[in-house]
This record gives sequence, structure tokens and C-alpha cells, in this order.
Amino acid sequence: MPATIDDVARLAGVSTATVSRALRGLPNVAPATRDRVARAANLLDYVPDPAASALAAGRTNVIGVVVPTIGRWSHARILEVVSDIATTAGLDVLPVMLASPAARDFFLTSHPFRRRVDGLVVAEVPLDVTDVARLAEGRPVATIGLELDDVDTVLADEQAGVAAATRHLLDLGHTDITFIGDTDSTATLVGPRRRREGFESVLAAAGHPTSGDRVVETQPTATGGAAAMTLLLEQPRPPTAVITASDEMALGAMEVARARGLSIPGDLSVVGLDDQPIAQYVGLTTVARDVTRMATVAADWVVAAVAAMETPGEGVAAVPARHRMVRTSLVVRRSTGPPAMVVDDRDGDSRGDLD
Amino acid sequence: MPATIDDVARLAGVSTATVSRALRGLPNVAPATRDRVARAANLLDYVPDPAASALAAGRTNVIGVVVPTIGRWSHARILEVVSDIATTAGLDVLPVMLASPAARDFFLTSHPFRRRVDGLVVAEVPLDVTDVARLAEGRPVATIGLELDDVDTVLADEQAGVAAATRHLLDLGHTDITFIGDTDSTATLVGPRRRREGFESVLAAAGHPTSGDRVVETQPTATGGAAAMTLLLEQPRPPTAVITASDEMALGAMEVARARGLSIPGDLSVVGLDDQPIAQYVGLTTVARDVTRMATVAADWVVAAVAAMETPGEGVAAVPARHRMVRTSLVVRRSTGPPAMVVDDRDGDSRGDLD
DNA sequence: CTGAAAGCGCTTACAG
DNA sequence: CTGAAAGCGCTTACAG
Repeated sequence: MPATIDDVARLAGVSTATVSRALRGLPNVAPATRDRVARAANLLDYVPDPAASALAAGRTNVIGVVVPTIGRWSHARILEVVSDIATTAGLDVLPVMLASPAARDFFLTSHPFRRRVDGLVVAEVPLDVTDVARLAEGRPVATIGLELDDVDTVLADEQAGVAAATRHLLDLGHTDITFIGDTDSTATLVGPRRRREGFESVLAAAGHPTSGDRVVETQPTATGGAAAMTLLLEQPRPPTAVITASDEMALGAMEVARARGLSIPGDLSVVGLDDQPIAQYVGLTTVARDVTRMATVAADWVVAAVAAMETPGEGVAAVPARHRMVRTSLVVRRSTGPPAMVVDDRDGDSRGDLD
Repeated sequence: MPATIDDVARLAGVSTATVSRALRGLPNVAPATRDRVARAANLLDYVPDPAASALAAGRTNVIGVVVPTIGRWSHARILEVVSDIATTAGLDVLPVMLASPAARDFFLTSHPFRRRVDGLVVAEVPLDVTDVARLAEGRPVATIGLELDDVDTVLADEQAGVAAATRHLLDLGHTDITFIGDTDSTATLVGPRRRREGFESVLAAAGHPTSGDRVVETQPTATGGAAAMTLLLEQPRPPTAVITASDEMALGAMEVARARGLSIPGDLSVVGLDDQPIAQYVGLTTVARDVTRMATVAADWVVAAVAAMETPGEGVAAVPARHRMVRTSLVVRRSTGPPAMVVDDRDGDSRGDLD
């Protein structure tokens, strides 16, 4: 049986209250006493029982992290960063993966975090204010990728990033560009919509049509990207460039193109999103999001709020919500280049491309 | 304030003991009573406090998952699978990432899991029996990728997989093959050694020398693979094929080769390890490990042992440890092919290659 | 600066 | 089948 606080108190010759104070570094403990307690605890290999602490203090020292899955690099990275920061602050992490809408619904109605966490980070899961409030139940919460007025949020400026990518392709001479976006857009999960807007605004400004047939939507996975590219290549006039909503999609699209005998970037330019480590090693041009920074900001907020909290659950101070926008940047590698020469006007198709 | 068991008891007109039994589906509760309790709990949105349960029952309903990082796909996948299985069994997961030796040492001496988890899964972290015992402190534990006599272990047959890859390259006509392994091999973390043995045994059987200069060791990341490939390409006589210890390494190696103007597989064949989803989309020939199966087996063992446990910490029944070997398979894609024709004997180099 | 004591919200023999 | 009561191992006013 592991040692308890009583064992330490007995060995140090003090009360359990003093042991508790001494070990947690609380004020009003004589240096000599603190020392004696520390030595006793050390001798006994004493580790406080987190359950007992949680029950007595009303705080769990755990923060919840909600992500869609960890199959996508950015989600795994968010979990990793939050976990690092939490650990440094002496907190544990409770990861929750909500891949399916069913999982989401069940999760929302089961009060999963009640009495389980002191605060939480919610990343890229399509939830509205009501959902987030239901999860948080008054505890500090920060979201990543969600736009919610009354909640702390961290967003990447993906609109600007995709706009830069679109300009890059136009500058290279492309006129047939398709955006392969992801489907999970909701009012609050703004990334998908913002990316699309970045794409369409640049095309419009350049005098290109921005009709729906320049946008395809699918899952943000390699499989999704491959499926979308397959569709596009069946069109009479496939695009010479695609911008995708994730590096994974970009890789899927590239593979399908290659399998069809197209060369990249000769026959098809491809742009990803995230700049995960692998992107560099496959030469992928991509819109870099600083996922590490986003996760760091969100985690720091939550950790600070939890630390500042007297008793969790009694509500967070009603300060105005913070909204942080993290810059994106276009990283040009070898998956984009000028389109192949167009030798003729093709079959009289007269869509209003730039000339 | 959330409802407590007392609120439910009052509303249902029974004692808290009965509420506790009814809600946990224990026997010896009258159906009508069970119903009444369920309705009361539902009405009050009652969720038991896990800390109070843990303290009273002596079990936490949490299982720990130790992985090196989640930057590598296989590690993230293991965490995801264990998490899924735990959730289904009504358990939470406590993830711990031990990237550095320093983190490992600190972690080992701080009794991190004491009173925190009911069981644990340890994956691919170089720990010996003593370390694992110190973490488990008598609780059920299963390891992935570690060979420990008295502990449940799941291993992939990577020796056979790499051997198959080596044979594949020999069959294609390669004679200069280098193995790019990872460095973290220890007596217990057997993957690195087994892979190397798979490589060397096939070369030896084919009458090739297996001297050290056919093996390079580095980090199992894209960066590591790139660094190793850079070194190899500086040699007077670079290999025509490399086998790596992870898909990430393979991608790094491929990129360096391409940057040097080499074509793949024309000038260089590359084999990875894992078959993560992206491998398919970059056309990587790779030794597939069924990571999902490995994680499932380990998680099932631990979850079952935890469920069977009366009071955690009172020691696991001394049954013989289970050792499961999961098959690997070679997936041939377009990163491997016959070597380019050798037009001359080069500069009199007389290493004993097959002719 | 320190201690005695109540209490956090459950579970579990024990008795009936 | 059910309840009263002890107890899990801490923290925290409160009193000194």
C-alpha cells in the first residue's frame, strides 16, 4: 500500500494539515517544518492521491482536450502541445476524440466533463455556443478554429493564406484553378468557409468567374482529396491547379493525378494546407498554419485561467472573450509551377477565363 | 451546483446506497426501484463524481497510455485506438508522452501513475522490466514493441517484414542496399534490432557481405532519414536501394535523393515501414505493420484485466505473460524498381557484390 | 505558524 | 431487496 498523508504526518511529527500546506508550497509554514515534511514525504515515496485532492479541493487538475480525431496531423499536434503545457503546469490531460456526429451528440448530452476537468480546449469540432457552454459548464474554455463571440478563440488567418496561394497560381499563369475544400463547415467552424472566401475573392478580383464548379467539397483526408481529384479529372476540362484544405488532401490529389500519368507541377499544380513536417519532404507547396502557436495560445489561456480560479465551477470572471488571429504564410515548393502551354483553344469552350 | 447522489436519493425516496447500486447495474435491486432511481437521476442530470467514486472504490477507471510522442503516425494511432477501446469500456485515458530520455527519467522516479490509473499500455518507449514494474506498481500492463518476459507484450514481426523487403530488392537486381535504421534500440525495445537482423540475414543468405557500412542509424523521423540519405549520397559508391525503419524516414530519404536529381525508383529504390495512410498516396513501398491490431490487442488485455480486478493495486493474478506476434507484410508500390543499368565496373572497387 | 475537525461525494461491508 | 454508517485520503476554514 502506498503511503498516505497520515504516514507522512506521523513521520514528520506534524498534522496532516501542515503536510498538505508544506507540500503544496503554501505560505505560513516554518522553513524547518517544510523541510522535515519534505524529507518524510521523500522517504516514504509519498504521492498525494489525485482523487482525494480533487474531492476535497473541488478541482481536478485536469484539462480536457476535444479534437475530431488524431488521424490528422494538426489534431495530433494540438493534443501534443496542450499536453506538454498542461504537464508543465502540473495538470493532467483528458483527451476526447469526436470523429462522428453520433459521437458528438452522445458526448454533448452525457455531461462528459462534469466534475472531470477544470478547464478545456476545444479544437476544430463543429460546435456552437450552446454546445461549448454545455461542455464547459462555467469552466474556462478556449477554442481553436471556432468563431464564437463570447468564448476565447484562436484562429489562423486561412482566408489570407488561401488568397496568397490563389494569387501565386494566377501569377504562374493558371486560369483553371479548383478549390478542394472540406465539408464540415458550420456557422462556427469558420475555416472551411474562410478558405473558400480567400479563394473566391482573389479570383473575383482578377476578373475570373467564381461559380460553384470551381469548388469541390469532400473529407479533409487523403482519401477525400483523391476522390475529389478523380472527379475533376473526369471533367471535359480539368483544372491545371488545385488548392486543397489540408496537406493530406493534397497528397491524395497528387497521387491520383500521377496515377493518371500527369506530372506535377507540369500538368497539375497542387497546394496543401498546414505545412505538416511531411510536406517539406514531399515538396508540397502549402499554406502554413502555425498549429503549435495556436495550441500554445489556447493552452496558456486555459492553464492561466485554471490557476487563477478559486473554486472551479463557480463561474469564470465575465471578462470580454479574447480572439487571437494567427498569421498564415505560403510556402512554395515544387508541387506548383507554370501550367503547360495550351496549344489550342480546345473545343470552343468559352468560359470567361483571363487571356 | 451539479446534483449529487444525495439529491437523487431524496428524489427517488431511497438511500444513497441504493442509488449507487441501481445506477451501476449491480444485482439485488428491485426493478421498480431501479426504474425510479434511473428516472430521478435523469431528471436531475446526475453524473457521479469520478473523484468521489475513485476515492471510495479504490479504482480510478482510467488507463494510462505511454508513447514516445504523437508526432509519429504509429504513436498517434496507438493512442487513438486505445482511447476508443477505453471509452467504449467506460474508462478514461491518461496519455503520457515521453519524448526525451530526461522526460523518461523524471517520469520514472515520480510515481506518475500511482493512484491515477487502473492499468496501462506502454508503447515503444525504451524501458526495461524494472522500469515497467515501477510504472505499473502491480496493476495490469501491456506493452507494444517491447520484449519483456514477464509482461504481456505485442510485437510486430518486423524481422520477417524487413527480410521480405530485402528479398524484394535483391529480386529486382539490387546489390548495393543500405539499411537506414533507428538508434533507439535497447535490450527490450527490440524493433530496431530485429529489423536490422531481418536485413542482414537475407543479405548473408544471398552471399552478400553484411558489414557495418551497409547500415546507418539515425532518428526515425523525416529529418533523420534525410540526414542519413545525405551521408549515403556522399559516398563514392552510394546504394541503389535503401530500406528504412519508418515511413517518415523513407520520405526524408526520397526528398534528399530527388533534390540531388535522382529519380525514384530509377536511381534509387526506397522502402518504408508502417504503411501509414499517406504511404499509399506517395506511392511508397513499405513494410506494413498492423498498428491498429497491435493497439487493439494490448488495449483489450488491459481493459479486460482492469474489469476483472477486485481492488486495483492488490496485485495482478500471477498468470504467465502473453506474447503476441502480429504479422507484417510487404506492400509494393512505385518507390521500388530495378536498379539502373550499371555500364561499367567503376573504379576498380572490389567489394564482394553478387554479379 | 500549527492543529483538530468537518466535509468533499461516493462505495461497501454489515445488518436486517 | 434495502438502509445506516463507516471510511476512502485529502483540503480548508476556524481557532489558537
